[in-house]
Amino acid sequence: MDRVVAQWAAERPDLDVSPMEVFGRLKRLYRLVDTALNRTFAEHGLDAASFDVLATLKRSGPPYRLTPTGLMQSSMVTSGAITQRLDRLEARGLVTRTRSDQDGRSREVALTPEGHALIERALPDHLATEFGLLEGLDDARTAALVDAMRALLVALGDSPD
Amino acid sequence: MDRVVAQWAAERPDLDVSPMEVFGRLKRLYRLVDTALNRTFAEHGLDAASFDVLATLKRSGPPYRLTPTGLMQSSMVTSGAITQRLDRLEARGLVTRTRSDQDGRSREVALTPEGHALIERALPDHLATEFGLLEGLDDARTAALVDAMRALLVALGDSPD
DNA sequence: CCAATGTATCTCAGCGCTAAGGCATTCTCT
DNA sequence: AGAGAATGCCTTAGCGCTGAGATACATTGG
Repeated sequence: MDRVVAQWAAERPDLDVSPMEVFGRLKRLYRLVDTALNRTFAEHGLDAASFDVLATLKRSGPPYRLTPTGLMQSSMVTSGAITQRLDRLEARGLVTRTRSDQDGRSREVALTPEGHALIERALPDHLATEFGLLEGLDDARTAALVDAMRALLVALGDSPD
Repeated sequence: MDRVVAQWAAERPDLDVSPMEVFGRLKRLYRLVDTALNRTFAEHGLDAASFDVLATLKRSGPPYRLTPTGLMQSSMVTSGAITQRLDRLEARGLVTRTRSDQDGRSREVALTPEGHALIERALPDHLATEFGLLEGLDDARTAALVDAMRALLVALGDSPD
């Protein structure tokens, strides 16, 4: 990315491209991390989308049930994407979908024992991968990274999950 | 994300989920930023993929020519993705593809005058959008964010572009 | 000089997502 | 109570990307 900024300075010295220092790195980092995490997911027969749903249900605590809308907000994807994720997970017997008693429009998505077992197996490996990715970053920089990202998320209005 | 960590602390107090402080925010930030940037691209009849190619050619400087392999490395996508991006851009008359004189396997991708004009129009708007996204982040945190991301990218072996 | 290997690009099936729209159910307001 | 708006989820066409493999050309070693 330093090279990219230098290239712009040569080609368009009139423009201030300093924001690219942030967003270029954000994109590269996201892609590298995404690739690394997907490898671990694949070892468990999962991908990021499926892991995301199972982990969200798991961390919601007993009785491990959420609505598709709740999952949608947590995942930042469209409702259609959630429908399809749930189709796949339901077909594999990892979650169930039942009609809500309180609201006939709503559904309740629940972890099956198989889904529970799978996320319990995958989660420690996933965390190990994440720790591994952070290995080269000292504690001060890690804390600064979290602090800055939190501030930026708040500034962008990411307060509601 | 603070809530996510709190949920894990309640459900699995034995696990250290602190890396999620980093990677959860990275993902949310990436998604928010991606959505915002795409809006600006769309105003110019572009998307992130097309803008990426045009901008990479532009900042490479005269004669604004690169090989598909060069574009591939810069964009972190597969060769198939580059082929398809170039198909689309070529069909719109924004780039040309010619056989390389030095190497018959290779192609030279060049900006057309139309491609040049389009990226010149879109770039200032894109930068304005990026500046807008950073508005709520003070300079110290912005610098810390860049510093930490650079360090992490280096640690993950992102030195070659 | 040729065979084997390596490199650059393209092809294509499959995948997950978005955007737009549809259906059923619930809420709101008179 | 009933009409209209809002909500929750699903459907589907289309899109861009990946991964595996094909093709064409270049390089290397004997």
